[in-house]
Amino acid sequence: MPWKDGTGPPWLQGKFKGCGYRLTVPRQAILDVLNSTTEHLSAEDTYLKVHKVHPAIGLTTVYRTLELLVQTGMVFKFDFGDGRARYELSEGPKGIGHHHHLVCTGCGRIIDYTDFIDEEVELLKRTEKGLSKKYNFKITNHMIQFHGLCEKCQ
Amino acid sequence: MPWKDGTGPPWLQGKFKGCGYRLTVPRQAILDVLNSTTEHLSAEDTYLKVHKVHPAIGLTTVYRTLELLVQTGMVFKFDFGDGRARYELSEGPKGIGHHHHLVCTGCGRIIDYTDFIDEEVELLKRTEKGLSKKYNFKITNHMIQFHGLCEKCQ
DNA sequence: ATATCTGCAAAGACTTTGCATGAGA
DNA sequence: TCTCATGCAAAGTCTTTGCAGATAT
Repeated sequence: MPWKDGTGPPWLQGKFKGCGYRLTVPRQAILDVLNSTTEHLSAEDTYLKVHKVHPAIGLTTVYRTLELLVQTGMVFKFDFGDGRARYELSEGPKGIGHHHHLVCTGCGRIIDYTDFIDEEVELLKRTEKGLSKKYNFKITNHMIQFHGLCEKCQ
Repeated sequence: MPWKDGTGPPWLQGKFKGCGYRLTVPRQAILDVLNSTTEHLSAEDTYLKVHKVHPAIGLTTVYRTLELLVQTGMVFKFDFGDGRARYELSEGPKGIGHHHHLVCTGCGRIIDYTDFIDEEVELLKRTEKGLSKKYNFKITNHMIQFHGLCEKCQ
């Protein structure tokens, strides 16, 4: 969703205003929270953190803003199987990040791993190209998760 | 969950009785439905199909049975981002299958792809081994999804 | 016989929507 | 000014739970 009217260049850098969206206090606060954590926050987690600084901001606004961020590609939405969605900024200071996860089915702990990423990314690129062609899909994203038991839960 | 008391060998072949679970009509009906489709059924989808043959079977039982099948490893549970869980038999006639998906974010269509699987599986095995060691995780499963727009939705 | 399983209804958890008020450009 | 954004409350979805009756072994 580059522009809210459906036209224009893709939105890549979190420039709310460049896409015609208003940069409000709640939206900045939510971005700040996402930008200052390495956790995978749920909507409520985000709300609680925002709430500490801006008690007037409501959970509804958090949901709406997160959804907006997802639609614009600034944030990735994940589901780790615990019934609530998790959100993570799609890019760090170094540009678009990869979001490969190790999920503990015992305690729900989530580890972002970056090992082996290079090899994975290379293969994914090839696979993506092949799949795009074969199924005529325009692929925008991928997700890799490994599920298992962490040290404590084994 | 090999045995309901937590001991014994892993449950691999759908042998309900071998694990101490009762093989009832609803459970057989649900397995039949899962076994006769290539779709990714939600709990309600499953319920509707079961309901055609056995109108007395309730949605609650479908949820409970699917959860049981997931716990025993007979069925994989997926989330494709549309707010409802999807279920797929973990193994076909040829043994454990791989479940890599192409998800259309426009219409929700899901494609199981098997192209490039060999290369992917090989890389996944290596990655899995590396991650297991580094993070001391006992990895039991993996999930790969590509998200994008299908032919119609572009 | 008896521990499991089932169906219904109700409750629970997460998320979305309606609407009047408030705020950014 | 005039849309767009917000907050509250209510509603919507999917899923789980409590409990009495039914069933498999």
